[in-house]
Amino acid sequence: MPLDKIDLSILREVQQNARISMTELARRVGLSKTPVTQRVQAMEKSGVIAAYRAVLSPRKLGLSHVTYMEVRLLDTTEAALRRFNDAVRQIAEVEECYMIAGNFDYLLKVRSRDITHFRTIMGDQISALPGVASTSSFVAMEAVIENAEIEV
Amino acid sequence: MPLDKIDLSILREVQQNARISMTELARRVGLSKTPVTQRVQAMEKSGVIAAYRAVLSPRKLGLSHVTYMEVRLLDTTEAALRRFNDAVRQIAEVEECYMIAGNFDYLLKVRSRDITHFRTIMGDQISALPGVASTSSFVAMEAVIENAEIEV
DNA sequence: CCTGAAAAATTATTCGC
DNA sequence: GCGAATAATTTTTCAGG
Repeated sequence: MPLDKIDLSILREVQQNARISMTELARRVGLSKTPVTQRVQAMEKSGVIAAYRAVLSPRKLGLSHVTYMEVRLLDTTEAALRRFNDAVRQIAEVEECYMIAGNFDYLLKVRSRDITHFRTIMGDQISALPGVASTSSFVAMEAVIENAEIEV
Repeated sequence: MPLDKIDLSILREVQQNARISMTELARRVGLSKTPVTQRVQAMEKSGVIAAYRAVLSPRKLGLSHVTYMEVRLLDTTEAALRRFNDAVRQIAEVEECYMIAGNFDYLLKVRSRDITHFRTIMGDQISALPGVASTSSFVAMEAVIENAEIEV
């Protein structure tokens, strides 16, 4: 079940507006409602469309402070990695976390109200993660691109 | 117009499901439809709710390769920064971009099909950005947390 | 500022082609 | 995949507390 041009066109539309009606979506992609509804349902079922979400404004919520953290672990055995992964997923302020090939082990994106708040998160939560050897923090001064759509 | 507990509750619901009806949303937050609809509209207007988006699965789309890039500029005059910002926003594969305080100037998150594809993006697009002095790349081996909701 | 119900509009579904 | 008819929901409106 490869995606054709119309599927990609549907994905672009729902990425821009998740609340679009099937009627309007059909009009935009140039097909009638029946097949468009079927295509959307198929992509929901297959998981290509993972969710529909409201995107909130960090700035309006007073959560515009972003810090990236490099986190190195004491050891990188499978068990240690799994323990860290499970624990970091519990921290609400960690917006993204990737295991990195190279000098450090993990890269975390932390969202906070301000740098004082970040300090608390770092001290109370990140440093308390299992197996952390050391961390380095990089403060963002400006969000140039925040959460772009996936290009399909 | 500060947000009260019910507003935050609404935000949590719509972050989880953007396609929820006002009827169902009202039931969940324990209020009738009228005020819930008004609150949602107010938060859309004020920009707290910035958009409604379908979240696609990078893996299902064959776009699971993530690379972080540190980019240093030749000079950091206001004009140079603005030129870089404007140009980087044109690159579809750059999912996030923050200006960083510290050793390097920018941190970019680049999404690609695979490392070969990344190499093309780096060579053709990132290196061609105005004023780039040097770059360092960090390949993600595993996505531990990808696009978490904002905690409200 | 909220409730609840009636009315109006829109949307999704079904089905023959 | 189309298009019309049907059925179901949803949004809107409004009187009242």
